[in-house]
Amino acid sequence: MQLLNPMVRKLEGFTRLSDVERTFLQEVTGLARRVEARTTLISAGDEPSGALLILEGLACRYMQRKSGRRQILALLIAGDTCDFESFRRDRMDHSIETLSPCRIAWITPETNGRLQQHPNLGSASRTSAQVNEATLHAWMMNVGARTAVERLAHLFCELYVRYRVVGQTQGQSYELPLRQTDLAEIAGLSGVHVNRSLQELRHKQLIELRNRRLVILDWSGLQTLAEFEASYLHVKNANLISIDAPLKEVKTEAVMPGQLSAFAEGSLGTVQIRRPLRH
Amino acid sequence: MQLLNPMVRKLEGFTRLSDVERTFLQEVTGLARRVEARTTLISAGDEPSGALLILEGLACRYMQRKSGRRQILALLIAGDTCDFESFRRDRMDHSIETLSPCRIAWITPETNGRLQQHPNLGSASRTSAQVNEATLHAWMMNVGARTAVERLAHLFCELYVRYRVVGQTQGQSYELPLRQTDLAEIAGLSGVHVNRSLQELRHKQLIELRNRRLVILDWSGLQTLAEFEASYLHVKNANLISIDAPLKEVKTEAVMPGQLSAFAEGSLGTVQIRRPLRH
DNA sequence: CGTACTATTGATAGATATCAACGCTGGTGG
DNA sequence: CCACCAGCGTTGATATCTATCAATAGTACG
Repeated sequence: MQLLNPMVRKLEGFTRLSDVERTFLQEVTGLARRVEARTTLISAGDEPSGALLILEGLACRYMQRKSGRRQILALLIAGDTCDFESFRRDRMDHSIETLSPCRIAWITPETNGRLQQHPNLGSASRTSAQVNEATLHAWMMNVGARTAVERLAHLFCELYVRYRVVGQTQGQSYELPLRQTDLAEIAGLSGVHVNRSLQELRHKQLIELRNRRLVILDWSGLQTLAEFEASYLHVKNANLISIDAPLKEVKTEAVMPGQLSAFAEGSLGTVQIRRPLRH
Repeated sequence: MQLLNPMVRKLEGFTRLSDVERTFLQEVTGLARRVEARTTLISAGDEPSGALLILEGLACRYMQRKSGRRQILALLIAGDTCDFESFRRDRMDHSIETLSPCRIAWITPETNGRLQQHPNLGSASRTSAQVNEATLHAWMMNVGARTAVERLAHLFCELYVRYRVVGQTQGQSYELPLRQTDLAEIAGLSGVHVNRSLQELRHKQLIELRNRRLVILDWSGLQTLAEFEASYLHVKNANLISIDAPLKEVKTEAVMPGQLSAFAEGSLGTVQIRRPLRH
């Protein structure tokens, strides 16, 4: 079997799931298909007939102007779903596209109906929708009220937490298969300016970014610069603590790709459930 | 009795309602209270214990940085609700404040539960949530991918359609109780720049704006400039047609405050239901 | 008639976009 | 194995947009 379904990890970050529910999610996962990078999954104007679940890779929602300029509205990472709640929407107002090679499960309305009947799954998926909205708020704040450097810093913080939840961080680093152009479309900037802003972040010893891998050199510095507050991501305290702790201890020490911190989640290829702690 | 409940008008823009449902909404409205401008209704960090419904006036959701700089995330006009779906959110990530004097109904979780049981009301309120999300997308597009002038133009188009749905337009004008500073916080701009951008819109003969009243002089010009597509607001075709038609006929002719177009909805103080047309 | 906002204006600084060139890297085919 | 190519990253020069600061003008209201 493959890596534990990231959706299980994500939803368990919101609520405790029963074995039945966990199994149900695993089943849904079975019907996955591979899609290459830069593939349009859903176009604006389509009538969405179901939902999709990202199992691996990175995708995005975006809108585009007539000029071709596009704005990325959200990033979808492993464990993220979209359009669970939007079967009633007659036309998509935005499009969805893969940014890296992905593995994706299509979820039919019926499957979704069954999912909603499992009490914890229903609850968790609604929480997930809340988090999506809060994330949009954070992005709006980013684009509307932060400088270029701050926007990137905030994005990197957010992604670190999100990847961590689904076990896709290695120490203080994670794989980030985005071009600078993509970052520009996320942050509402030009590609050139993203390049220069990245240099500033590197110069400040906050991050490293090369070969599609982002290393956070100074988590608290990055957080402070971005005024990042993880609470909107709804990660439970137990998990948040495990995020902060190791980072404070090895604050300025770079962690190489593949190296695992003492608190590391299961490495790729290992099946390991992080049991949510309840007080 | 007062003006027909704007929420009835709004939801009837999404779905046909039964008499029982309409009456139910009217009842909910009964418990309204007046709030003066610039009053905080909910602060970031609160545990929201219910929802609120705007019956009159203008309010907003916003987030604020430590520096004090704030970003308005959404405008709430008559008929808009907030937090219907978010009882499970443990902490508000943003705040809500009135921008003008308002009349507001507080809706308890129980009332909301009863509301959701009416089939059309439940459906319509979910559609409403969809529209909120789509509106956030449009705003994100605004702030991330449009120039200052375009942002304002798009905002004015959106508000025209939204106000029209709840019968708060007079001809091609509507009351807009926002300061230029507020517009700045919506558009992610400085107040001074908003001032200059407004002048440009006026100079282009697209709008008039004085004494808190916005007049659209050239609807199609404004729409074109902003690349505004009303579809995300989910207003039914029947209603959209009635919006476009009169505007094309009197395209460049200013309509004075108080003057009603031939297609005008009920004026203030009159109870009038616009029956949704079904084909 | 002050007073307190709010809008407007001009001057200037800062942030970001655009354009064009160059460099690096990884793949591919001869 | 090397030369070429394509895509991306980087750099410098310049233009444009937007913010900031400070002063003035309206406007509403007591």
